[in-house]
Amino acid sequence: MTRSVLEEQMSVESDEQQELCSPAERERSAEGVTGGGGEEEEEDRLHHLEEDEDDDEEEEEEEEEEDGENKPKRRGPKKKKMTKARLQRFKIRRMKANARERNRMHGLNDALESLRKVVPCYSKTQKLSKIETLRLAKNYIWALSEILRSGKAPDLMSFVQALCKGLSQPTTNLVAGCLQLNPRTFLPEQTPDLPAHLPPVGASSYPGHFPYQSPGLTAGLPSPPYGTMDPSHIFHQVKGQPYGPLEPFFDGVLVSDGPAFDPPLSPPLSINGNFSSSFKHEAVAATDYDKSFSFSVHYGGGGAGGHPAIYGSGGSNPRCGDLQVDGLMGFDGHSHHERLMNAQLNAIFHDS
DNA sequence: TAGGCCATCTGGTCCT
DNA sequence: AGGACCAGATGGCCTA
Repeated sequence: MTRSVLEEQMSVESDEQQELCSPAERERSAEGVTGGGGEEEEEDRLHHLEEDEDDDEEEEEEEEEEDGENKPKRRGPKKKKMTKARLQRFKIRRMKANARERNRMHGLNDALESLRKVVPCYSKTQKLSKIETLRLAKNYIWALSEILRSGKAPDLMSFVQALCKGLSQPTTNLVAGCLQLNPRTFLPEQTPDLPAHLPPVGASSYPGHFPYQSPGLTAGLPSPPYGTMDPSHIFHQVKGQPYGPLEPFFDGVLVSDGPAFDPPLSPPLSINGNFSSSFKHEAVAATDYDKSFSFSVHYGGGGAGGHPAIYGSGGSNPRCGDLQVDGLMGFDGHSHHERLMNAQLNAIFHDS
């Protein structure tokens, strides 16, 4: 049987498969719901095919004998003829393989979804793409590693810069929205006329208040009512580290003058109580903005997803100071190891 | 309408 | 032989 014929037959199966992949079905799959009607149907069909399979064994033998005389012999491994039975076995194998592949990809997506939740700027409505999630996670791990390594609190700009390295403009804006920054202040390469870390035109110089400029200026996102913020309250001030000239914390080569921590080769961390405890003093809840972007710089515990929104969500508009972040445990799935690491991080930020 | 993102199918390769 | 993993192809959906 030629490949084209086979493809034609397989396309029937593909069409059936596509029917199983209605948007609703996909939505359920995306939410991790398995065993839906579609998969049951598929299993039924598999059983039917397996039952029919045995009936064709004899027929298969006959068909194999028939040809081979008219056509010139081919070299190489003998390609077995696609008999009815073989075709059915092939179909079954393919369907099983497809089902496995689907499950595998669902598992992969589930893992990616959990990664989204432990990475800054988790939003149910505005999901980061897969590639951006991985990039942000990589940056996040790296940034946290540097914090552990140096034992110093970074300045916000540098932290956000580190987070946004290599991210697309929309994602950068997303992170900016989460951290209530104007992306232009940490995207020096996009404002070549301005030195790095200098606030954009119209913004008061750092430190001090600087008005939030809508990310929409750069990527068309809606303007959240962020108002103004005082960056000096974003992080606890580190002893002996007065604000003023922005000290780039993540400059690539870092001087480690803090407590000696082993370079962490650890899983992503939630830094409960350090950044969040700092943010909670001054972070302004985004109310209307949350209708479309229920962001959460989600360190701390509780909440449906285990991630309380520092900036609130669904219009509840809690000020971060209302959250008892420090006393809360991290994410549901966090290991004892991670809690220890969190404690270490807390110690850094609270002792410094 | 083009481009980005995604889910799925598919065939190949490697491993058990 | 069968499963896991991978990458290419394809088509659908969404948005600028």
